[in-house]
Amino acid sequence: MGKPERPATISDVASLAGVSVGTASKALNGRGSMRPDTRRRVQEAAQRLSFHANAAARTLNTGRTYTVGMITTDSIGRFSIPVMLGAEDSLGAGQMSVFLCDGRDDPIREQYYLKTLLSRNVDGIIVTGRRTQARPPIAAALPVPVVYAFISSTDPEDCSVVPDEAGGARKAIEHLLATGRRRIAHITGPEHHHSAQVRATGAADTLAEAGLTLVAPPMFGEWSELWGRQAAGMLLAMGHDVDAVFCGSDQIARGVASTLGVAGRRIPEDLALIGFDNWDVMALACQPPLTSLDMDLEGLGRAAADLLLDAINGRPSPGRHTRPCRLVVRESTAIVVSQPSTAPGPLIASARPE
Amino acid sequence: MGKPERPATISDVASLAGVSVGTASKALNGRGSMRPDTRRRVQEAAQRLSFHANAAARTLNTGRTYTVGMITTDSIGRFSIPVMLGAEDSLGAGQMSVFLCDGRDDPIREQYYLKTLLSRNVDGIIVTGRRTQARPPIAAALPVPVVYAFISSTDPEDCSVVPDEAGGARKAIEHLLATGRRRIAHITGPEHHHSAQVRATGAADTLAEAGLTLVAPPMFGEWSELWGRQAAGMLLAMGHDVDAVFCGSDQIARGVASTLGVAGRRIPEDLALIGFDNWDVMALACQPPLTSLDMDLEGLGRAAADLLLDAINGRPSPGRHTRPCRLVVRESTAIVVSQPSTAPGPLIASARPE
DNA sequence: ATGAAAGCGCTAACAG
DNA sequence: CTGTTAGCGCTTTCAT
Repeated sequence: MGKPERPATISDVASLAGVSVGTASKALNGRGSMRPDTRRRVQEAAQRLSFHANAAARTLNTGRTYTVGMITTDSIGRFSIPVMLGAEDSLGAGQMSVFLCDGRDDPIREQYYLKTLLSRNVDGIIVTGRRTQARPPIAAALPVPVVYAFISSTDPEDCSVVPDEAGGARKAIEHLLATGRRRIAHITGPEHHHSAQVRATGAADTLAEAGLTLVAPPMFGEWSELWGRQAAGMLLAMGHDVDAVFCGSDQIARGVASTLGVAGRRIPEDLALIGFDNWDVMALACQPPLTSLDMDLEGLGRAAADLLLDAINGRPSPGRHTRPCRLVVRESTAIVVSQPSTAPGPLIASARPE
Repeated sequence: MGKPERPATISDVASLAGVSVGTASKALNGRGSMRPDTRRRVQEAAQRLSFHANAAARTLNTGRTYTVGMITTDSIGRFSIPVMLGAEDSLGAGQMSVFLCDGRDDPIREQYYLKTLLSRNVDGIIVTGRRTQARPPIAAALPVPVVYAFISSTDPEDCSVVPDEAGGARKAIEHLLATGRRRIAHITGPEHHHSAQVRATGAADTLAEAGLTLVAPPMFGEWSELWGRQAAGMLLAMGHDVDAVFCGSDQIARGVASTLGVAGRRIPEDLALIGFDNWDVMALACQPPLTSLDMDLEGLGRAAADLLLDAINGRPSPGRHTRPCRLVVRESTAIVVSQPSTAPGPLIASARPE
């Protein structure tokens, strides 16, 4: 437990270099002009003493802390985590440290965190959450910029960065159409869930533009494999002549795949299957591996962080910023090149990542 | 963007209350003695101005920041996240804010974060990671206390909090034995992986104490469903008369379940199946729902945070602290009460959580 | 019981 | 080009 000695201060550096603290400060911050030799001497002294400016002291007179707060609306979930990591990465590169605040769906807790962050003089705040549903602004007016990531603010003037889920659904349908499917079903999450709505609407609109409709109304349920299994069973029971199922999530798609497998329907030969979220552990373990839409959450987090940095530096970008989803093609929607039946395995026309 | 006016300082409060800043400070921090009326007046004034002490200023002369850093060794993963959330929760309750630092398996990056945290004068540091394997200390000597959570330090004097994985494996085997299984196989992750080793050893030791052995040597592979499927296929092919499979992870167990299902082996009637990690999304979606071992990662994070707070307050607890795993029983190891064959569904003797 | 004053470590004016 | 000086907002002696 050998506690190292008290950290060096700037005046230690100054005296070691034989200059005044003012000079030392300028030397270290590259400000003002001075004899190159002097600057070098100061820097060497700092090096020797492994001097690191005391952040509190610096903050006290610049007002800047080089910290930002990251608050989750609801708990931290599978979606918010990549967003946060992306943001942390981008901010870290910009020399900023990130305070982690888990709101846990509790508005009181959220406001407490907000107060804490403000008294710590964060330079900015990122608000995120595990759902894309818009939420009321975290506060009416704040002395620092705020960016909403993944989740958005109900105030259209607030800066939000969100995935284009409707566009993702569009890509899913276009991909199915392009690979020759026409009789498409949609199985998704709860009807009141924003993502379920947006994705279903996107799918329906895209089909309509092609002069088609879903073979049945969207099947709303839960975001679970169990629901996927049940819904697939219902779909089979309804006797529709389906050649593709677009699912609102990878978990649902896995459930669908397992029911279809048990029922003897082959994927992708008999039916194409496509999920949403590109959750690797689900999409890759699915049999066969699942085509899905990736919202690029980490990129989204990075983008949010970059917008926040810009705002902190006086270049705000108010409004809603949308980012495209990316189609990741795997076997479940592959175009089967040849034989109808017991080929040694489907011949695949498209590849998988990673 | 109506920036609110400059935040109130303690001298605003003091003058509104008609006292000096010194008095105001003492009043607000409950220090020294003073007329109750005076204290009340100051507090009201602070309230009115919604005064929040400037953290930087306070830090500058107390030296304490009421912040801690949380560094991940490797990237942030499925295991480190609950640990971090638990820690954040406990620290937040203790008025401490948490800096999030994602080391991403890069020692340079890790040391950079360490430097940053120290120059921010954090009161303490939590080191975590996604594997339980011990790692070298993050630094030889540090001016603040460090607690390792989930991961541990190779220096036995360092304070680490880790799950008792061997004990978890023991519980798994004891549960299987208690429910009448005797011919047990073990399928797990990579041989060089610490968790795989410890769990396999724990299982073997427990069996040995009962005068039994595994039906075959532990099958080491990957932490994936695919491996679970393959290994189960191999196990069937070997023709062993197995009545239970203990898997090193829930993912592996799911893979095993699916191969067994395809092969017509019923779970739990013909074979009991048990996983590890109690990853809800896997364990619950498994058919049937999977008995598993829960490492209580959030509790572990909380415990680590509490130990860190104690250390910060001068009561360190050096050494390795172990926390038990909890057996979560679901259908995959249920005792089948009755009929051998096509019952309407297994009658279950034990329950599931949540 | 209260007020005055001296810093905490640093930056940024301003002099020289 | 360099040194001196005045704070940033707060806590903490030390007088009164």
